[in-house]
Amino acid sequence: MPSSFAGKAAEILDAAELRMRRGGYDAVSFRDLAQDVGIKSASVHYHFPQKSDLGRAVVERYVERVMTALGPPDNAAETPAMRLDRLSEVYRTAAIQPGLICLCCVLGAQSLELPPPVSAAIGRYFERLLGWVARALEGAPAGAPSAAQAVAGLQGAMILAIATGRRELFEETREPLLRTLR
Amino acid sequence: MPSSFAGKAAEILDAAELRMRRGGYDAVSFRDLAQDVGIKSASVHYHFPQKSDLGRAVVERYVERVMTALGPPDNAAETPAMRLDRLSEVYRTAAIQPGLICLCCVLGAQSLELPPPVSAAIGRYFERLLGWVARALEGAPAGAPSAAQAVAGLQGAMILAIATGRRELFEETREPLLRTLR
DNA sequence: GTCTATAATTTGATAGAC
DNA sequence: GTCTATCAAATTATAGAC
Repeated sequence: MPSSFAGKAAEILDAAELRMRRGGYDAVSFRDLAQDVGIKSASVHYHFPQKSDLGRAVVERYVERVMTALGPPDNAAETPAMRLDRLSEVYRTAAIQPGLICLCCVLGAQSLELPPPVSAAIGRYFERLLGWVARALEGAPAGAPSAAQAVAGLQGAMILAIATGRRELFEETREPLLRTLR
Repeated sequence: MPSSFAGKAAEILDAAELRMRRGGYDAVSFRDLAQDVGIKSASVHYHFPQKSDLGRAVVERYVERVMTALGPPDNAAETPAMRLDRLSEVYRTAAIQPGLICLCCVLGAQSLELPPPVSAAIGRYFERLLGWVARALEGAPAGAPSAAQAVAGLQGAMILAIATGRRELFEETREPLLRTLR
């Protein structure tokens, strides 16, 4: 297992992810996290010595969760439309919960000033996601979106929905994207 | 004039915008700004008493600049394709400069934890932008993207480009978006 | 408008006891 | 693993002199 956390460490990651997905990297402090999970801030440092260790762990765990939810991109029993539908579903559950956005959307936007270990993890996430979508779209009809187009559309849709407070905007973007595949 | 700043105030806004467009709202401190423009941090507070005043002013000035660059959405001498091209051009100049992303993309992503005056300004920006694009696309062919789709695609494309360090990804998203209009 | 001085709080991080 | 205690630095913000 590449990165499996349990017990308090996992609780800390949960709390950190929640806060980061609302306000970005700087919205997380050791003190807040400590209070969230019922220990002292020094104990949080025991699990994650540096903040960048924490940030990287949050991202990597998130990536694994998303990739697991996506499943294989080349299941012969599925059409490209079905695969892209699953992708948008993953993002919908991230965006539709009032007050939550995709972790890598927030962190990706501010990745220029993130500690290198964290921004590198974000970069790997997007490359992996683009790879999955590219495979998922193999054999798609002519008018189909590119992998970059599909990912960008969904990421941007989340920002729109969050920033305007209008969740319908996510649907308004997601739906036409899927329609081009049918 | 709704919001015109000159002299040191404008310099402060320049410096703040640059920093925010790299790392978000928390990447800006009064001290750094003071050093950027060659005064002391207390003097920055003279121009912008609270940080939220500064944040809001940065956003509102940015919005005016973008809307001016976009021009009228209903110039009869233009086709929808030409208008959307101008929109994407505005974003390209924001994304292509190495290490700069659209201000409202970064702030929009973290708007859930922004001071209300700032997040409200961000919300107004997107509503205004969506309005512009909706008008710009009036009379567009059947396969054309919706306003939300166009804006989301460009916002997401910037995140992809920044987070992966691969600027081509912006082009790979922008190009097919425009092609649907020809 | 800009300065010095300073306050109050928060933050990431460490040392060492239990 | 968790605690107490503590640190140095940074942050937003204010008071008052020039």
